[in-house]
Amino acid sequence: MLSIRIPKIDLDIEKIADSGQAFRFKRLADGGWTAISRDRAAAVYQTEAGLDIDCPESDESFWLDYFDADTDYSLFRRAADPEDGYLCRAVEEGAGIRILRQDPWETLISFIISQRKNIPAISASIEKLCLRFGEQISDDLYAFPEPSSLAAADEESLKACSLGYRVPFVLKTARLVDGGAVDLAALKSCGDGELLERLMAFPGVGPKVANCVSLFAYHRIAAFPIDVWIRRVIDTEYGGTFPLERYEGFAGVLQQYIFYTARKDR
DNA sequence: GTCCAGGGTAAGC
DNA sequence: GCTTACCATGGA
Repeated sequence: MLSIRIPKIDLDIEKIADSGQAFRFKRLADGGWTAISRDRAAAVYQTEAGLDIDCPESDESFWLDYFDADTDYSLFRRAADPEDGYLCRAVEEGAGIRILRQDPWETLISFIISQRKNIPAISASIEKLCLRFGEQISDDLYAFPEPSSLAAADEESLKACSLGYRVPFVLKTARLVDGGAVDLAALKSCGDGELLERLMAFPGVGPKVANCVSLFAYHRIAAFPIDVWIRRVIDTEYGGTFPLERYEGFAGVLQQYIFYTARKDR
């Protein structure tokens, strides 16, 4: 295990771990975090100098990409309309949140599971799924299940992971991916609109989940997922419509700051 | 016990 | 095209 460092940038690992875009960050007893993405794991430490990542040498570039280390997020925050008090507060309180570049398969299944669940329940459900269907990657860590593993699962075992009525959604989606009917990696070449359409062709994927997968796995930062929290803010703070046109091309980043602030205010 | 959660689907207009 | 009942489960 080597250690790499992302120099001091706009990155707050605690906020990211609780930001609702990834569900497998775990606190370590020594104050650090375990970051897991599909079958990779790293120990991550926030320090004065930046973010230290302990991982195999062969994974270094993977984690730099995962944390979107090359993007300057202060540019997004500075774009907030100075006369928009709520947004200015959101970008300030949410500073340190970044849009991770996550694995499409893991993100797709995770957000199918996410519907009508709160974040702790999503994490708990995904952990059960990994424990039961994922490869063991260390003493106490399990990989996210591969498509073949979930495609071969029986409904009772999936139900035991607290998936509820989402069991057929997960099973059918796994079989579409495992069978090769949809190539998630190939969707990277799609435009934003076509990507949304292709994602919504999966059972259990509607506009909200498709936007989350676009934003968090395909890094389409123009995607603007509207869940109950964002809906509430738009209704109470913006009279029903958010000024998307003012933030053309990156509104999804601001959405994530708003989401963080809305939940914090609860 | 009640309300809520990073919603989607299918039936009915 | 647009509304609406219904979906299973656990957290607060």
